[in-house]
Amino acid sequence: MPRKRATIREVAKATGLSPAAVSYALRGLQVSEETMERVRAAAAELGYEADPIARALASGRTGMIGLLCGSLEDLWQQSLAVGISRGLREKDRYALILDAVGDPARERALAQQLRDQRVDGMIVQPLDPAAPFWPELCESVPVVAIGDSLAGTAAEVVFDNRSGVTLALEHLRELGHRRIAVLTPTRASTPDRPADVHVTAEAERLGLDMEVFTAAHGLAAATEAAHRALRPGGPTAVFCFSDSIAYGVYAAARELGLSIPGDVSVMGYDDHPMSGLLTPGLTTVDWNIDGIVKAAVRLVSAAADGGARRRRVVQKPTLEERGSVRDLT
Amino acid sequence: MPRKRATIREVAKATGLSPAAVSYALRGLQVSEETMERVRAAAAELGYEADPIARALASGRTGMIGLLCGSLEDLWQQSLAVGISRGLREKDRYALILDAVGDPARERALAQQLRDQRVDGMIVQPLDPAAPFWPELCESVPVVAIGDSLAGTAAEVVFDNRSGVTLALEHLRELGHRRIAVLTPTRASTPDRPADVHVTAEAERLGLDMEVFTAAHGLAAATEAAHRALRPGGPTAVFCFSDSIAYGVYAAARELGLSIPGDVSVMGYDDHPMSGLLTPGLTTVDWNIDGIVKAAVRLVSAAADGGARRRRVVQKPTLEERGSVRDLT
DNA sequence: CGAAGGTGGTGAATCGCTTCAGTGATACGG
DNA sequence: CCGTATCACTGAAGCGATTCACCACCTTCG
Repeated sequence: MPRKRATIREVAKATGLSPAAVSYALRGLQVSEETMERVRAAAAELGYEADPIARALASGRTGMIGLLCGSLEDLWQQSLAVGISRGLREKDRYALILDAVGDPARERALAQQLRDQRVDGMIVQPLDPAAPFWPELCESVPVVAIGDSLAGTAAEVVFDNRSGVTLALEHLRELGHRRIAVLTPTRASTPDRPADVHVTAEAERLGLDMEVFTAAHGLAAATEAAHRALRPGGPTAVFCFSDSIAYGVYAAARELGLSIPGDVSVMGYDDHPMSGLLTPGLTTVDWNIDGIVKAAVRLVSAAADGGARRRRVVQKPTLEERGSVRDLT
Repeated sequence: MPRKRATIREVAKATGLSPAAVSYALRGLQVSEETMERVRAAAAELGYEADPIARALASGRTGMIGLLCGSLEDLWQQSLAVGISRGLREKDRYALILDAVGDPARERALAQQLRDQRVDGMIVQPLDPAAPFWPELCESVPVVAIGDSLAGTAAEVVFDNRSGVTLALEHLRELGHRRIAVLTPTRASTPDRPADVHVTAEAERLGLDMEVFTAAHGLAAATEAAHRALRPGGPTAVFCFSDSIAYGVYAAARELGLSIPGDVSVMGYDDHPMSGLLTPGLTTVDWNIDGIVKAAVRLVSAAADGGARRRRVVQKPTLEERGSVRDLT
């Protein structure tokens, strides 16, 4: 028979103690070794499991961390979510994963819903890091931002996009590419996103002829954007701001009968496991997902436990050369 | 200034009503149009948001649905999780996603933790459908099983594996393959899993010479299993019980310098978006993930709302032919 | 020997909402 | 015109923990 859920009061009755004593005992506080043993035994006997809901109401902490992703269509973000979810479980927390589906408006709504859900903290991969609601949100709940700095006092795991872009563009340039297309996800219409700033700055510095295309959320949209970029007489190389977008370029190239890297070179950004399995393997910028996961989990746990709320970890990229970039020299 | 969280009592005070009336009004119950309007206005004015924790404690319903995945390393299961999470959000529920990481023991622990977390229902992709804890669990919370039937009274979205296997093996046979390897994920050591039963039965019926290999959790393990299967003089075709395992075969083939489908044919099972992007595209059995997501969300919502707990939806497969199977005839 | 201090507990309030049993009205059928 | 529904709303009792303010008792020390 499914053992009925026991309350703390029943355990108290069984041991002859007060509920308060039991509560303390179960958390190893304030009581003698002996009673702790007795309480534990009784709890086990009765099949007692603390009710997280009641606990949350009384203590004000739910044990949940919100994870707000920009677009879970993106495989790399999926990996990130899986990793973070696991990492949090190891800290005895649960992840509440939400997906903004590439839409800044929804990002705003979901962030608020997450807060209303009383998460102890949240990890965010912001679509629109400059949106005006962030500061207020960061005020009311500990936030860790991944990827971009937030307009608000949040902890951060930022990517050194400057280095990443430099790594990618210098590689392309060294192999003789001069006319390149950049495919970036549509974000909020802030024209001054760091990544874009860096890419234009670097392109200028390196004397590259560059055109920027934006790709909406999802593989189909990336493929469509790639079609726009790959018109005849177009660039010799495409630099994509995520591996998932690069997959769209592979798809488009296949549809157009173009060979990679024969007709067009492709460069990614992220390094997802699938990138190594494509033909040719996708040359990409590796952001060390494990490091990001660990940092984010560490920062958010610390902040949720009342620790430092303003920390900053900078992630360095490395180049993962595979074969999707042709040597034109 | 970050508006302080208002309680229902404050709204009551502001409107001159009782907390109970406010509670009813906010849920559109039992009150006159006019007071509802007044309450809504006051609530908006005060920035009131219901506290889900208190609500859960009082009502016994958390609005959360647990999602227990067998192995989130599997890309198809990732897609499934993303889809279900979105689907549930549309029904104003949250998904609590957990990953058994391919380990039946952990599956058991997580299932229990999920129940203790007071989810209103759970969706499970069981690693070990015959495990003895399921019946009890199904008793204490509505469960929807995806993929396999459970040892317990759960609702189900089952795959017609018989048809799936037939589709795959007949295709291989028609193209002249006789010696095939089967790569299946390690599950609980029940030797009589439907899929395996079907595959041996079908192989026998079709006169195929078959050898079964098991692949543990993750791409690396799949690659390793593929190495075992692809020894010289081995099979002409490999049938993988998930696309993610097939990716391992692609990886192994590359390492061994074998061409697909020149030296060995590969057949998948799931149909993940990436399968179309590989070279050659992976021929696979498509299970219509959208249909599964919709069915699972529908079933679990219904069950969580107190509706029918025993429903059964059978999913039919289709063959997605792409080019990873060579015609030997 | 009495005050101070540390253990190991108790009782009651509290968290914010839901829900059940009423309670005055007003409407209605006979 | 009375009895009975129906409607709109109130009061109070939970839900199952946590936590704060005490308290009794035993040491310990000046």
